[in-house]
Amino acid sequence: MSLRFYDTATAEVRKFTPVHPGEARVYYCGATVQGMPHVGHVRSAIAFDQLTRWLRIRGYVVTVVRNVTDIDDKILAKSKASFEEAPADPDAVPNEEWWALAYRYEQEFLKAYDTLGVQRPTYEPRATGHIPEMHQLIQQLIDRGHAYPAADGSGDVYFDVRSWPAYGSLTNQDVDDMQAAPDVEVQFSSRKKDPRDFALWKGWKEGEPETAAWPSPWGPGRPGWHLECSAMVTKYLGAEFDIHGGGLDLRFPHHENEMAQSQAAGHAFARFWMHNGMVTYEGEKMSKSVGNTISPDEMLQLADARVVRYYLGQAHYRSVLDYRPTSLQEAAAAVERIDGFLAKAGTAKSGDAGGAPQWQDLPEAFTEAMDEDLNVPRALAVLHETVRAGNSALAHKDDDGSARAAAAVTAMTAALGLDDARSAEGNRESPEHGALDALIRSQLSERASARAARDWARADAIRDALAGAGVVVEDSPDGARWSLSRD
RNA sequence: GGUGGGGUGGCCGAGUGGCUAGGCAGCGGCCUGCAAAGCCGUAUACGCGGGUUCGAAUCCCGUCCCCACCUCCA
Repeated sequence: MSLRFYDTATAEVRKFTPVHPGEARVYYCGATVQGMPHVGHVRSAIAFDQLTRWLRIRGYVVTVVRNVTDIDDKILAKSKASFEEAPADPDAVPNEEWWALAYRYEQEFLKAYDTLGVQRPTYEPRATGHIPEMHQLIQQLIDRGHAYPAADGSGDVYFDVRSWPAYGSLTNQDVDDMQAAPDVEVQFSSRKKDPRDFALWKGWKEGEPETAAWPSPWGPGRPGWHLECSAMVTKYLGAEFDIHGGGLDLRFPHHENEMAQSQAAGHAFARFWMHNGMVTYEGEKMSKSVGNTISPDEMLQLADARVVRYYLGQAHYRSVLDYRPTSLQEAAAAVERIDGFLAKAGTAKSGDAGGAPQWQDLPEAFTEAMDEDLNVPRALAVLHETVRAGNSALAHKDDDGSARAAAAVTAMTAALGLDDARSAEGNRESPEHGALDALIRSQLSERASARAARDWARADAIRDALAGAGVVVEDSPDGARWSLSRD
């Protein structure tokens, strides 16, 4: 009856024991806001949303922190380009300051997260708001002999990889076996003691905006990547906390460096490292450089938010999730099966589905699956089996059985966060929906009369006309029901 | 070269020694005026070659292939 999670650092599934009994403190990497969100960002957020929801359901008081990295090379480069060239990037805004660009994309990320039902973190700190905390951390590292200002007067400060024997332990790598990027080696040979040393602080360089430089004991400059996360984790969650998450591609160098600099500064840091798998497109990793991306917006044009959430959250979080053009259709069929049952159960005589989810209604098998490193696929199997049992109960007029199943299904969909992913158009309270419902009902009423008169030709003509408009009609003993077809 | 994860039926995707998830698509039946939805039943499977075992998708050895990371990346 305890939670077990896979820990990247030890490469095993372990019992989860929080630092503070009854609490769970989770940090997961959000975005560097330098462009529009893509599916991978959203998958990661959904995976950690499933985690935090499950921790809460299991009784933990959860504090979640997700960072916004709003200063980095790409942000500056894109902003600079917006002043110089005709916009190559379709999302580009002309003459946009780096901070405006970062903020604009930050809002895009929030929109995508909200639409797909990702709960807002407890705190969502920005890197630029934590410069003093970062300075303090750098100073600690220098004092302890694990960091040094560059010898060439560039104003850079580097972490000294060779001074920290544990460097590489997160990803089980030996510094000497690592393949150093040749260009990096050449470019920094005069500044770095070792090509693996990474920047904690980047001194201001000619041509960079002055708004992107902060005063520091080592000269004006800006933070290096990795440092913001270490500083913010400690500030919001403490020197030792429970879970640190992010995409698998962040293991190295980002998380390795983050762990090294935090532990070298004397912090115990994360007890568990959890990494979600990549999203691929027909077998290849999605990335902007390859151009095989599909954005959350594009997915949301193809399917309802609930369907997109189901799709992105259906595989085990550590698995690769392969996107294919038919993927969303399959997810839609599965979601409709679930929703179809809930709709029917809601009309059953003693059915009281639709109320607030009650966690005690979660089937034991579902709980067991989720407890074991969030085995969502197994949990979904329980969900679908419950739907089948519920449909069966409906068919046999077993109102208690169908109500029980409906309560369980409601609890499970809520636990997985599906219920918070609702697009605005799908809102049943909307005036448009009301108008449509009234119109269709009048058609269905005519069809009912025709059927009562055994005028099948007329009844079918009405049904065909509705189908032509994208409305699916289903007959039942209690009358006809309608829904919009998914295509 | 180093590190890690994989190869499961038409597709997606669980499963780590026997009881052979689940979804989608297919086939047969029930229900229906006909449908739709639903229910019942059903075929197709564990990359390849050895081995251990009464028994292996699951363990061991070998082998082939794929992916990710080692450079910015969820």
